[in-house]
Amino acid sequence: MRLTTKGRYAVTAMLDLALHSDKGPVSLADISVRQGISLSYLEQLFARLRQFKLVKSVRGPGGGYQLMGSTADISVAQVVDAVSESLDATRCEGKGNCHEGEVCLTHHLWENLSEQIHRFLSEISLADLVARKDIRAVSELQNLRLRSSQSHADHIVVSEIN
Amino acid sequence: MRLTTKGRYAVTAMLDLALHSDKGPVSLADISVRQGISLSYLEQLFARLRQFKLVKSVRGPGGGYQLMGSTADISVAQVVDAVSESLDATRCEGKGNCHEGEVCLTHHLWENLSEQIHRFLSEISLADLVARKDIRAVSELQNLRLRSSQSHADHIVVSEIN
DNA sequence: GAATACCTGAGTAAAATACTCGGAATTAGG
DNA sequence: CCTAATTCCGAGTATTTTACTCAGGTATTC
Repeated sequence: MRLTTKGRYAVTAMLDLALHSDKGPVSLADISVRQGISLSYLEQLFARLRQFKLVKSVRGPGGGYQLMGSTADISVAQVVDAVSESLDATRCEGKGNCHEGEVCLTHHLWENLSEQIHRFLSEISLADLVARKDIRAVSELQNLRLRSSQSHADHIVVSEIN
Repeated sequence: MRLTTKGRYAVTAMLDLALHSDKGPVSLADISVRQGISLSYLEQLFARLRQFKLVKSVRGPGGGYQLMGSTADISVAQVVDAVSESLDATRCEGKGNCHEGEVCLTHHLWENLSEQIHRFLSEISLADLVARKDIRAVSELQNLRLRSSQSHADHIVVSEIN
């Protein structure tokens, strides 16, 4: 299991999705604005998330993405795994021939460690995250900003954030 | 906390060091042969490990590296931290201004997660790893290979790698 | 049929990874 | 003192990953 910024981007996006899942599909454009992640990058991430059946898509106007299943059923580990290109985790593709045909010293070790970290992240669901106060608070601010930037687009000039 | 292959290289090297610490300093050249990691790369890793006071060096012939303190006092977390360029962990350098002056959605979340994974890896010492049967077994094989490649080097001109 | 979205693939700049190379400083052993 | 073994140091470099841009295509709603 690899833990990099890419996984965090994915978790952030999925969390945003979870926070706005009440009013139908959420477009990547919205997530892009709220979370400051480029649209194309989101498209790449969601391609993986869709392949892993963590989200489903609705095309056309008013479309976007929805979570497959409830927030309680999707774990941080699943999200990270989906985008993390998985299995050079131990560099020997499970065959144990990492070092000139032999198992490298830390092969079992890292397998073991990965497994435990994985288990840890498996026990944290999107529902757990959504329930957190700190996250709800930040989310509220972000909703304000999205709405104001949208009304911008509709002509009425607003600048309520300064 | 970032978990990549770089950290695994460092842990592997430190574990090798721990396994051979009984007979004086261990040279990077030996570790390089046993673990299949390039010498120069090891030098870079050990520069960090030395800065973090996890190892001390002995120069000159017969020199090498030794662990600072006992294997029980050095944790996997310390080793990973030493080489992991630490703190863009949350991308906002602790200030919480990751996203246009605001705290990003997963800021606290990731801080929290990092902390817990860190705690987990802190509780695994090199002594724990050295005690593992699987690791001792692999280590024995590696010792054999090093010895045979050394006796080769004394004299008989070698081309066994083709 | 036009606008809104997803979808796809190719390309790309910047960073991180995993090295190479060349040399300097230190020190043990002859 | 000389030589070899070693750590140290800095620069350079190839490959991969990350994070993104661009240019279109496809499905769907209004």
